[in-house]
Amino acid sequence: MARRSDHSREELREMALSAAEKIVVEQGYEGLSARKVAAAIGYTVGTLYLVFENIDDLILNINARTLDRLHSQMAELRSSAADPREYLVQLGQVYIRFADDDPHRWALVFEHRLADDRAVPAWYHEKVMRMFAMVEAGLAPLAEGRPQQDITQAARAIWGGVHGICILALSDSLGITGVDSVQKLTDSLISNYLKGFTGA
Amino acid sequence: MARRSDHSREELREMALSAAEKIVVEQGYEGLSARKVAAAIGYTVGTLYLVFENIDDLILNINARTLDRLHSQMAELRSSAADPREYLVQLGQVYIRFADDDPHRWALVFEHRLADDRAVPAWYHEKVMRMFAMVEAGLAPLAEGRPQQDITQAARAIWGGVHGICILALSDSLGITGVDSVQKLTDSLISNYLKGFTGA
DNA sequence: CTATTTAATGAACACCGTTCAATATTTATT
DNA sequence: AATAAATATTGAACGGTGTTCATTAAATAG
Repeated sequence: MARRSDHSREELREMALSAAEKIVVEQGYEGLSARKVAAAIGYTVGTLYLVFENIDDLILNINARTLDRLHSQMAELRSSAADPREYLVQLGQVYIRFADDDPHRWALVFEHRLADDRAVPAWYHEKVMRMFAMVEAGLAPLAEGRPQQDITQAARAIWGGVHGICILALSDSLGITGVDSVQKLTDSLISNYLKGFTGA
Repeated sequence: MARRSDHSREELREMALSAAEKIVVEQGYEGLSARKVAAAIGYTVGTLYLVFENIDDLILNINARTLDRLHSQMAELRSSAADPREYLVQLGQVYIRFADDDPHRWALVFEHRLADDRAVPAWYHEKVMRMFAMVEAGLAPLAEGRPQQDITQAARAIWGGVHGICILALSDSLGITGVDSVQKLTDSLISNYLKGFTGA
């Protein structure tokens, strides 16, 4: 069997990514393997390596989709920007809900460390930065007249903080159960930080 | 070859853990394997499985040592408890420095997810909680008259936040370089949160 | 109808965690 | 001292992993 041309390269990528996502969602990082993905789309491992450089490349592309999902969920919030503080708190809630709705998919983004010194591609890094930019934008109305550096730092501190709570919560390292408790924690983090940040 | 009794079970465990730590420090999580550890201590894989339940058990014990290290470094700070705020900021600095001094060793604690639904042993969980307790203790002077629940929540928010910044920084997801920048971020997080928390 | 191109294969390699019958050394008994 | 029992250690074996690439078979060109 060769040269079937049932699917184009691009179709193959799409099929593989979808199948891989399904495996990750159901079985987590440990459950993912090149052979499983290949079998799921009716091809063999060799074909997969025609379309992805290696398994890290495949995972990176799954994670890119995950970041896109999260970003679009965060972007949906932009319309209801009444109170800046409230908006930032809701942004944190979106993040927590996203992680809780699909822990395996979310965890893959952070469980996956690419080996040695290989840096993340620019296009991927850009997807991460896009989210920090959203936090910065939400922060701007609360920091009028302050240097951009302050805003950038605050955005990083807040979003890093939310992320840390999220990670610890999902690995049961916080001694809390239920999404609601995690939401309360992030609310506390963001609200109190903003109080300090705005000096009120 | 059998029944050499060169070393007791306890000695074997100690040797294996030390060898495994060395491998992790030098080569990271990916570089660790049962065969490598066994070879490093002059035994074979079989012997390793006489002394550890499985590779997860071994990793869990490495991580326990890591948590002990971090805890003792945090505990050294207790003497110089002048200003409570300053103390908490320094606690955060200790954490960041610890992670930066030995990223591989620190990362292992969080890269290692035990499969499926297997919960962490109580003795391990206790080591994690011990650190939150230290943050709570440092927080207490700033929260006199407030319910314990407030303090617990603040400790979790702060420590989770510091942890998140640390993770993002070490995975180059914050667009910053150098420990100093990370220190500044945690300082910002803790200081501003405390300002909000104490209402001043 | 034949020749060329090329999509797809899957066996092969070196690793991984894990198991357990076999073995070699120590200890106990005769 | 010789033999028997006990047991510490081994290492081959099993089924998995990521990755490669000569081989094969289908589509296209001549």
